[in-house]
Amino acid sequence: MVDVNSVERFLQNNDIRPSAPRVKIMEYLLVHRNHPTVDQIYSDLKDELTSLSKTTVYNTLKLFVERGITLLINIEDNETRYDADTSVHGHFKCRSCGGVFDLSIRSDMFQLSGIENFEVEEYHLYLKGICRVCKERVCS
Amino acid sequence: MVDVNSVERFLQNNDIRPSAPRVKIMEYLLVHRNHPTVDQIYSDLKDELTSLSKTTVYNTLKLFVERGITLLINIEDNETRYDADTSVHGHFKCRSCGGVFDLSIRSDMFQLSGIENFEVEEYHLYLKGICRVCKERVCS
DNA sequence: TGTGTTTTTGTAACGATTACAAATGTAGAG
DNA sequence: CTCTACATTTGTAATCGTTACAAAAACACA
Repeated sequence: MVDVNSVERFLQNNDIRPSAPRVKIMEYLLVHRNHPTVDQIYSDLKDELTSLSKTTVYNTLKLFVERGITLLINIEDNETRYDADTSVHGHFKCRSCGGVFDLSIRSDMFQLSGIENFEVEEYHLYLKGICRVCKERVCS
Repeated sequence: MVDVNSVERFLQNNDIRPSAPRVKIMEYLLVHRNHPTVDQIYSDLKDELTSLSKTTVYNTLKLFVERGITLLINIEDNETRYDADTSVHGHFKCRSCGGVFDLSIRSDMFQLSGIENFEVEEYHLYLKGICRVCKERVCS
């Protein structure tokens, strides 16, 4: 995992010029591990970066995804989320509180029958349901 | 799996009145196992059902998904696909030919650590890459 | 300081999906 | 058979997330 204090170097190592928006957006992803949407990132950063445009947030995240330093999470069809943790892991979304949580994945998870016919480049595991906190709140 | 010849009964068993559009759309899903999009379904059915509206295709598929007789596949963020096979299985999308293929899933696949904190209602496994056919075409 | 390139910005366009209300179709009572 | 209430379908307009585009700003480097 990347250290929040060395974001500039991290971006440079991935051939990305560390401009202010890029550094701030990557810092935001590293600090906020709740898989934010473009709107959340934009809303939270626009006070600090007063001239920030939402287009810049889109452009920057697209760049991060292309460079492989950010994951694009498509667990819900009407909202795209982003994750600076690029290790292979799954996600669970609670339909009650809307939260998205990480799931660790077994190393043998993707040894599926028939998989030899496909050269896999991306893995996405999305589960949906109700988290324990919401479940207990409803049933009490 | 549902028999194509008993679609009317199948819909009735799921409290869905078997109108012409509904029967035709379900038949389409049962015959075309390539995980079609709304546009594909609409284009292919509009000659047979001359008055068909794209809104009806959206409405009908939404109804099927709500009733649990059709799966919604969100493997690509800009296209929603549908699948009449509601058994738990995964999908692979080839970024070269665009095809979406079924993957069988091991029964122990979702015994993930930490899963006891979540009551799972939906499973989605999406893999992306290049299929063997496209791979060999490119490298020859 | 000047110049060419990269990045950012704001507006307009786009496309998939949904909202809505009118039109049509259907089932059951009388 | 006809009437009536309800369900379904339809077409248009609206919505919303995202992208295209060109101008403005920032930057690197001679």
